[in-house]
Amino acid sequence: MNERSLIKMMREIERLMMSKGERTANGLLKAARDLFVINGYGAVSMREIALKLGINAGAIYNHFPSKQEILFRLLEDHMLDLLSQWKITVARCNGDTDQLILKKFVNFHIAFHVDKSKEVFLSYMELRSLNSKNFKRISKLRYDYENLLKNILLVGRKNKKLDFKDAEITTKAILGMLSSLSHWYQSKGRLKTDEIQKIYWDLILSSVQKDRTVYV
Amino acid sequence: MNERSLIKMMREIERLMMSKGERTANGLLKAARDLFVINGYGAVSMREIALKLGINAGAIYNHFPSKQEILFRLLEDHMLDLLSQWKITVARCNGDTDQLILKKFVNFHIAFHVDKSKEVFLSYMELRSLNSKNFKRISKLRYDYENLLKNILLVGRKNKKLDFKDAEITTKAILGMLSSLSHWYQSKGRLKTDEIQKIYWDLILSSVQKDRTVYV
Amino acid sequence: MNERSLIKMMREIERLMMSKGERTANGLLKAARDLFVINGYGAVSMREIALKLGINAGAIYNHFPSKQEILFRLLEDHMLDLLSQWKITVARCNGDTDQLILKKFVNFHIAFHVDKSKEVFLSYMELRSLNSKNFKRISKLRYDYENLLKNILLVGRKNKKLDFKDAEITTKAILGMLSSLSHWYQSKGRLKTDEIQKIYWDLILSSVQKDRTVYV
Amino acid sequence: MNERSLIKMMREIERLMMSKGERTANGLLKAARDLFVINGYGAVSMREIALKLGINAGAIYNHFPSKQEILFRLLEDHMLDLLSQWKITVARCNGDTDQLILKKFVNFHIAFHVDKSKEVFLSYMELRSLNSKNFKRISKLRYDYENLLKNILLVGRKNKKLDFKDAEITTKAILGMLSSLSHWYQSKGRLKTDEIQKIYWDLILSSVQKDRTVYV
DNA sequence: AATGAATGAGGGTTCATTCAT
DNA sequence: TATGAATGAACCCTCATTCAT
Repeated sequence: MNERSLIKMMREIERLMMSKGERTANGLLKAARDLFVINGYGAVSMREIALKLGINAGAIYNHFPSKQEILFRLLEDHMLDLLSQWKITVARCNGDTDQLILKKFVNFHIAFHVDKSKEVFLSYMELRSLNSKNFKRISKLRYDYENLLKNILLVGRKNKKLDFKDAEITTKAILGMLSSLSHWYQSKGRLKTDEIQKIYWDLILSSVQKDRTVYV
Repeated sequence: MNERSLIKMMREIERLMMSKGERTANGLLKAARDLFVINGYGAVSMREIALKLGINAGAIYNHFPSKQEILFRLLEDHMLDLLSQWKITVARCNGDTDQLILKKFVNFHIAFHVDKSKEVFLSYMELRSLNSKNFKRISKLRYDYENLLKNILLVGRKNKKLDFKDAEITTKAILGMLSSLSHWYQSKGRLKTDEIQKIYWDLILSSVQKDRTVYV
Repeated sequence: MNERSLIKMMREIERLMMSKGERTANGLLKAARDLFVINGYGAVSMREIALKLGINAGAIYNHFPSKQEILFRLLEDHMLDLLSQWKITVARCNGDTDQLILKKFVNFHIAFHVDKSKEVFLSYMELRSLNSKNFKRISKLRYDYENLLKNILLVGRKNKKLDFKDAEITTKAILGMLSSLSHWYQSKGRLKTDEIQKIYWDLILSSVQKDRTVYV
Repeated sequence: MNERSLIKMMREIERLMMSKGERTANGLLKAARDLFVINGYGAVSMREIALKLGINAGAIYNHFPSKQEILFRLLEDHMLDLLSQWKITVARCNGDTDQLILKKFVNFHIAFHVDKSKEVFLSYMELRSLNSKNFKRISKLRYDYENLLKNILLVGRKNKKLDFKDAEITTKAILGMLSSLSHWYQSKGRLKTDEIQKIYWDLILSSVQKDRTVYV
């Protein structure tokens, strides 16, 4: 039995261990996520979300206090997941070179974006739909994540392993490049995750490698 | 008198020569654009758009048949503008090297995205809000634009001036990187357009230059 | 040259003698009549009426003070026409028997309803759309017309030429029967006017003839 | 206790046995019917209908998907009621003479029109307000009803009990005469139902009786 | 935990009418 | 006399949310 099917089985076990209420709440989050991705937060009604679970719109309010809260939960869960997964990954990087850490970040980011492409897409598209309090909380998490990459770049430059002009913009450029994945990635597409990872890694390392020719 | 203020003055003259109706229609497009950028198409009401011009919501329908049409006009005008401006730019590239053409494309793209950052942002965020017929029409134009870059890359590789693994993904990666600009660019920001252009050009050329070290 | 084409020519001459304004007003009445018949007063907009003449909705107000007034004019013109035409017809009835006068009324009514089926239809369907003042004025005219038939019946009964139970209801029944014509009559239909007249006359006289068998 | 008050009581019991939703839906149909009769479908707003029940306009949509559907339901219910009631009546006509069947039809029609004068009125006036699909469905039912009378007449003529010139027009004439009732009938009026029935029966039989004098 | 009915606000859109040109 | 733009009210309908059951 491979790792993937092991994960699937564990998820199924988790699901079965949930109470009915938890199962509904979970189903609602997934239904909302899928509908928000397709039609956008504003264009999805509570009725539609409820319909996907075969329940009444009013019943949603037994699980979530508002539509806004559903969106917030989706985005927050996603960001917390992203950050904690990276934390686990980076914990195994002891002794790695700066370049290797960057490579691991790129691979991690791509793998995560491929796996959670819906959540990532939502994270980009529906920030605007958050009310200002929720917007700030999510923005903080996104900022934290952006800083992870920026620090990797800065440390690499300090150690003379990487080279680039502007940390701020380079960070944003790399993240922009990586994240655009979620706009076109389809699981049935031409390329497998590891192929995509190789292509991106080549592009990225080439552009921030120490001792590369610098162009003006 | 410099070029910039000349352009401004010409625009003002154009505006004054417009009929009342044209002025209103133009103002509505701008008001809608600004509101759509801030709150999203779905969250903006015709009443709000009208209010910005100090007119009644019903009066909008003297100029546009529907809200959807306003969005479509904004996106179509933008894409047509983008494509025709590049056509003008490329017409002056006779005899340029492949590398120089790529550089000009990067600079053009950035300059345009900086100048029209609102329209660009809309183009990314509100594609989903188009009905299917309009979606297809805009998608076609976006595809045309994407192909411009892909062809530059392909020609460069054929002439052994550029090198990269996958034309499709490299195109998307570069456009993703460049276009993420519209998510954070602010005209009052730290960096001027030409500085941004230099940073991006360095990153991009490094990553597709012939004879660079290729990383695995 | 027959009578029909003579009438047509006279109408054309009248039309040509009208001023531009009169011609527009006339065209508006006809356009409104046709649209009201098809879609109903409430479902027809001033824009649609204007469009039929190729003019702007606002221009209608140079000719009529309101949409309501257009409807009123249509109904009033029709009723006045109906009453005055009957006056002309009856003037030629000097010395006719009671039965012959009734026959002439039936024939007149059918001929008129066939000729002006649109106006008749409007008269039935759009009474409700009149405001109360106009409603009263038209109702008065309709009442006058109804009384014409009632008096014919009453005189016929008094002279022992006709027989029926209840003048009120018989009048309404005969008019109801005759007027239902406007719901199904089509000028291209199976039967010519004189055939329809014969059928109705047979039905009607049979039902009010003196010395017929009376049924219980 | 007479039959009438027994029927009333049964209706009240039925009403009380309905769920809240059924009661509201029923009330809405009645409110809509009354308002449509007075002001016409186009001139009645959902708010007005809701107001009659003391509920909010939006709540109507818990019971009917659209205003059009309310109208359709009213007209369809009426026609189905009419047809099924006649089916019940005709089932008891075994062995009746052709003349008696005609008489029963006339009496049935009048009784029904007197009892359901509002629905009948709507049926005449608001056919136009149906969309084309619904129009066709109701027209079919009206056609079926018209054919009931036509067949009675045709059978009567074949059996040499009745005589008339044209089945089509005679049918329409009789129905037109009978149905015009709904335009003037008021339950508080001068005449009782059975008196009206007698008057009409006399008129109608006189006009289609075999061996009557036929007039030209 | 879920239903069905209701609320109240707001949505896009239409329309009769007005008025400056 | 006609236009084009604007008004203000209303319309049908949808929606997030509430609440009795």
